[in-house]
Amino acid sequence: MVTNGEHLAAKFFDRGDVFDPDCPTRLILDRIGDKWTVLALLLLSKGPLRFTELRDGIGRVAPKVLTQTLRRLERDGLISREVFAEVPPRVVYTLTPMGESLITPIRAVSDWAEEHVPAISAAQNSYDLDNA
Amino acid sequence: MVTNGEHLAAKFFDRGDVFDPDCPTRLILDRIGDKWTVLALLLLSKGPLRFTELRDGIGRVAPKVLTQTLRRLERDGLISREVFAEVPPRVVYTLTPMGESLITPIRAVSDWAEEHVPAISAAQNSYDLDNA
DNA sequence: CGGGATCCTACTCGATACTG
DNA sequence: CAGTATCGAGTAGGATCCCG
Repeated sequence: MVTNGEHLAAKFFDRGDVFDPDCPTRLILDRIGDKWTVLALLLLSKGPLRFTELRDGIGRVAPKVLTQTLRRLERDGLISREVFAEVPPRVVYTLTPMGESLITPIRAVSDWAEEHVPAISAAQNSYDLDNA
Repeated sequence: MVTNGEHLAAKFFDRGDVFDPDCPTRLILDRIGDKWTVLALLLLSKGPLRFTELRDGIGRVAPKVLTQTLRRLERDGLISREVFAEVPPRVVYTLTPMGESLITPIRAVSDWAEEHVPAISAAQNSYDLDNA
């Protein structure tokens, strides 16, 4: 990953630096920026869900996109995917312990967002009026 | 962890409408998902900064993109933009009270991210090996 | 110094059809 | 049911140049 620079040691043994352009922390922030990732995690915070249950809970999502989202989360170790060899097939997604530990921070953000929707809308209207 | 998937969506709707496809909360989550928004906010949490200071602090970011980010934040009422009629010109960006109230939640997320970078990298490597 | 204007690439997301 | 395959569109982000 990091190939040069004096901060190499710090990067390796410290927690990392969000402001370093090469810091992998950016990758996590990018995940959260995904359109459905946060929603999927919040849905799963209440318990394991099947593919269709996630799709219905999220709303309008192309199956391809939902699969991409879930695969990424699985690769990151945030959720686990369990396949049951039945007919019809059944696949259950579950938060891993690490995934569960993410719930509190992202819920804090989404709670903030819901709380401040009116204030932000007002600010936007005001801004648009001043720049009409 | 209790599993009761039937009325999952209903429970979530009780505490908000994040899962409503048309909910404006999505807009805030999308903003946070922007590539530089969180970084800019965290930088500004230490005090007012000029355009160039933000650019240098963030790293490699095209001025056009940084301007877009800052304009959006200003429109949302999260930061304020103050222009000084001097030569050379000076523009200072400052967090508004509402912007400051966002710092705690997003710092919680970024702290989580920095903490779990090693675990996530390990999970990714393991996943990639199993699917080689 | 702090952008605005312009052009371009990449990637995400979406819709639809099909399958083990 | 739980995806995969394919095609296509919209847009955030990037590179570069220029101006008050």
